[in-house]
Amino acid sequence: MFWVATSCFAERLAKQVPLSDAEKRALIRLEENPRKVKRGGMIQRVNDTVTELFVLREGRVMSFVILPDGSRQILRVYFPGDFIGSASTIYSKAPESLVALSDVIVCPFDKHALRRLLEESPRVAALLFLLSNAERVAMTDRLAALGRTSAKARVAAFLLDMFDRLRVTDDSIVDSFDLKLTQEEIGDSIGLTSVHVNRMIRQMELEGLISRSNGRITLNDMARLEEIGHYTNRLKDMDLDWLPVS
Amino acid sequence: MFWVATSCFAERLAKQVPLSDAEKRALIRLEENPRKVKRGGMIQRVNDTVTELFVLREGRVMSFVILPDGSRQILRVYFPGDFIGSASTIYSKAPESLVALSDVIVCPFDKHALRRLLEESPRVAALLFLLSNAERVAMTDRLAALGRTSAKARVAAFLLDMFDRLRVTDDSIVDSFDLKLTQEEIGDSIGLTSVHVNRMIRQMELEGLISRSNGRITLNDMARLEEIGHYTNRLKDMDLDWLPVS
DNA sequence: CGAACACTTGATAAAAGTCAAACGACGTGG
DNA sequence: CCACGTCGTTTGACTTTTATCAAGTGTTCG
Repeated sequence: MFWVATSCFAERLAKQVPLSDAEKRALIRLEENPRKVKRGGMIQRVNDTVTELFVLREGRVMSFVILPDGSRQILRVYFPGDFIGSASTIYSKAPESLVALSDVIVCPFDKHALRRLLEESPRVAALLFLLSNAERVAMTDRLAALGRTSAKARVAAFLLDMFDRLRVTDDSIVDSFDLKLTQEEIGDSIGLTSVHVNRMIRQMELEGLISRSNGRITLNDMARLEEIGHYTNRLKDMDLDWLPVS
Repeated sequence: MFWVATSCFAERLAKQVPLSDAEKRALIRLEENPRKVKRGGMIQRVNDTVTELFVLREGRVMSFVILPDGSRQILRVYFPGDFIGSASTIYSKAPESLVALSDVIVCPFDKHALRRLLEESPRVAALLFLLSNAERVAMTDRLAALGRTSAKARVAAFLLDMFDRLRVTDDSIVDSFDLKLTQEEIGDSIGLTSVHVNRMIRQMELEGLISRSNGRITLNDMARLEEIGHYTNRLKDMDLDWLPVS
């Protein structure tokens, strides 16, 4: 059977900046070994020796750490097209765990394959560098949220962030989406208890800011949610024009 | 007068991985235009159009954001040899402000200079990519601290982090260092008020964990501080052996 | 059908914030 | 050279926010 090779990651990058065929081929090679992981399955365990990175092709993955007292901090929720586990480029022991939030397809590749990619395609190297800077900015937004905003603001910002990120790869999303996270997981993402997350969500529902039906969230008043959450969508107005031309 | 060109940044990188002369020369070019900024001076203002990045050669710089209610979140404190403002590689408007915490020397360079560097020296590009992943991991540590640890733990982790990072470039440091931050600035870094930071510091001083004399902090019991702060030094055990050889 | 799991709500406790006042160091201008 | 103002630190009293504990309500899935 004939099968057209695709790269989830290349598609994602191509939304930001045009890619040459050679670059696309290089990116496709990163996704040569798709692997299915069941919901709840561990993709990477903290402190394990790792030499692999991943492209997430389908489903959702979270990265997190567990502190000595047993509490969990979710560091990031990943969506299709995301580049995961780049910490293994500098650390031979994983600083964080990766678990599938749904049934997923991940494409692992060795960091030596990444090395080859960086050598062969400087422009892709630059893109990866930029992408990791974008991740850094997303992280600083969350840092500011955890350090300086109220529980309600964090929930609002969290919902908007999920929404905007999902919309990058799913054009069908208008004002509602499946969260596919428990309230406990939301809490572990934004530094709250599940109980308090619930109170905030209920309150926002009563105020008509959002509505819910079996796990699906509808954002009824985005302007106000953005105000409450001090949210700015970083996915708009990225500027990659200065990149080397291919 | 003859002057030997140096690169603070190259020196820093060379501690991780050997650099070729060509690579060193390329890095030196980034620092061709040193600029002095007085303590308190603004290097970059949030939302301003930016096309420059910086290498910090001397002194200390902080990046931060101000939220609509006026509260400030300090995102990162930078030390000599650090690479600053990389967000401008993707955003034409600065997502964060940069202010000198002491009299500093920064070396601005245009992102087009960075582009040339990436094109000419794939190995340096790879190094930058790795470095930004290291920053990302540092950020996740702080995220976990803000989200899931107590005020005391955050202060302990903050002090240890400063200590370990300063020691990278200053071999003379044994167990004490100049913080050069007000308690308000510490609070704005770790999501606490200055009042509460003070209480935690006073408490740790009474317990003999740390001592102070005119702005200089001495860490008396690092093992216990690490335990309290759930701290791991990420600067040890980085592994860059897999990088392309030059 | 029932066990497990997520959600919801109430009562109470703990952690950190706010407000206010006082102290000390430091630098500047009269 | 000293007086004064500014800034950072320290401490106390009180408030607010969020966590904790506990119990009850669906819902789903074997």
